[in-house]
Amino acid sequence: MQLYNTLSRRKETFQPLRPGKAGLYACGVTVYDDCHLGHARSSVVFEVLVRFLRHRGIDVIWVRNFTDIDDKIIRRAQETGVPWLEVAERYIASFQEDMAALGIPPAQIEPRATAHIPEIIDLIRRLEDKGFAYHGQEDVYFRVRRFPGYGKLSGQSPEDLEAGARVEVDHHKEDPLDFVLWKGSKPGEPAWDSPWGPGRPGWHIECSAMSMRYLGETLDLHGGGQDLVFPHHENELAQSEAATGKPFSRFWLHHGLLTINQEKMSKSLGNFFTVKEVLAKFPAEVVRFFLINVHYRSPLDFSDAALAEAEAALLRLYTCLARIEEVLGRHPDVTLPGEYDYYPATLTLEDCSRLGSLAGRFANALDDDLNTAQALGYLFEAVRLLNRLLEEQSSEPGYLTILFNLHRGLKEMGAVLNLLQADPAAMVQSLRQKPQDLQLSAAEIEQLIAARAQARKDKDYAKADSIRKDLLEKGILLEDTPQGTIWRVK
RNA sequence: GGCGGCAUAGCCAAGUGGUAAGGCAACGGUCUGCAAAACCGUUAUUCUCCGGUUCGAAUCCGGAUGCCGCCUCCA
Repeated sequence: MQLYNTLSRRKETFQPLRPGKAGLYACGVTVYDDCHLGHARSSVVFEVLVRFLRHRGIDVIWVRNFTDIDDKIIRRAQETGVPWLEVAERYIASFQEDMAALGIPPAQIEPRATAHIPEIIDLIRRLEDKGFAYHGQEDVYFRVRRFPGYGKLSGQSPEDLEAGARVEVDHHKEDPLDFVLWKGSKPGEPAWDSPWGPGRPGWHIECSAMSMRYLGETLDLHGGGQDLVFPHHENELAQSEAATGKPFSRFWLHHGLLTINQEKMSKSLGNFFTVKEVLAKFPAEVVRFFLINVHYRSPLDFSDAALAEAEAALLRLYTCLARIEEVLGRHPDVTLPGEYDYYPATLTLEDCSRLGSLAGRFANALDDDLNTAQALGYLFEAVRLLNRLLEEQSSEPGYLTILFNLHRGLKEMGAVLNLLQADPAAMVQSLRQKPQDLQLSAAEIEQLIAARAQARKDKDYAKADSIRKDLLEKGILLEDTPQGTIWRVK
């Protein structure tokens, strides 16, 4: 598999350090508030990566941390009068709820910074022993200029950074670029004992300590949003390699940010939608589809219109699956899959070969730097051909076997993306009917449909059409099918 | 000011040297009592602009313009 490595600025072939086993450390959230859709993008991207690596036979350990102590949590605690630990607990629970609602399974290990204070202290000590850390007035700092590779991840040299002149002013630092490893506590702040007095870990050190604790001193994969490249990951890299003398992570993966009106979605800009807000309007699977319908390194612009488009696209996939299941359900007597010959009249030889190579091309797309957009494109191509095949309406065992196999194939490919696993008929129904948007109850609609059916039976098409028109004005579209009239929200 | 990224049809979007995937939307046809769904067809001779390399470039190089991210907490 090829993955774009931020460190080398190009795609590289990914091979785990230990054959068949890989570790991924993905930076998680600081738990001081509900997470927004940008955080969801991050988790979905790494979830899909993990699923695909496993699909490729690699046993992945996925670690995603919680930053459960930092200035924002303390501020939140002070503002609300809630103890900081309770703030952290509350938003860890909220994050886990959101992930579950999105259908994202938990990472194998979800470590919390405050549960790893001894590891953090130990790491800072190692840095101190090697001369990379020094104790200022209250805080312990990392001596940036002592680490020769500083800037190699973000492509900045210490000189460039200093010229930026936005580095924080702190007279206890030897150098403005130095960053905090251990932050001495002020009275009333949460604190842990350390060789440098009571305090708390700096932001970057927890990730170094926890990733090495669970995945070893050299990680296979380390990831996060593009906004973490500098300073967070640059600093993690520096302090980790300074301590161990070994490469910290072989691959650095950074996904694009979620935007609104082309601007980054963020707490500080106030232009965010929480996962809970979005899930109140759109089904989880629609949100997932939306998030992986673009390449993970591209920016992704959020809007209701874009979500609605994703919904329509997902409906197309499920409609096809539902049609196949409907056909197969009518032939329970046929043994499937079987060895039968069938030559589709509606497909060319090239179409058939495209369907035959579908799974391979799908995997190739994901092999190429996790190109989910292309992989989904192949699924839609298959749907187009399948829809054509469905027009044949044959009952021959060979025909049914082809449908059966492609149906199974779509489900299997969907599973890699964590899509298409719901019952298609039910999903089609629920995607079409959005009860929250309705002006009428389902029972009222059914009543009108019955009245229209009677009118149609009586050949009173004027009345039938007027019922349908009235419903359409209320946003309800009727469809007459062989199984009766169904409705959906337009 | 420094570092990095992006610019493909009405909209979203894949595509890193061989002549433009896919989705949404729209329009025409098949089907239908009429519709819808589904299918078929149409919608970029062209990939922001200007140069260059090449037999050949959306794809490589140089320049311009525009937008975004990072340089401060941030997925």
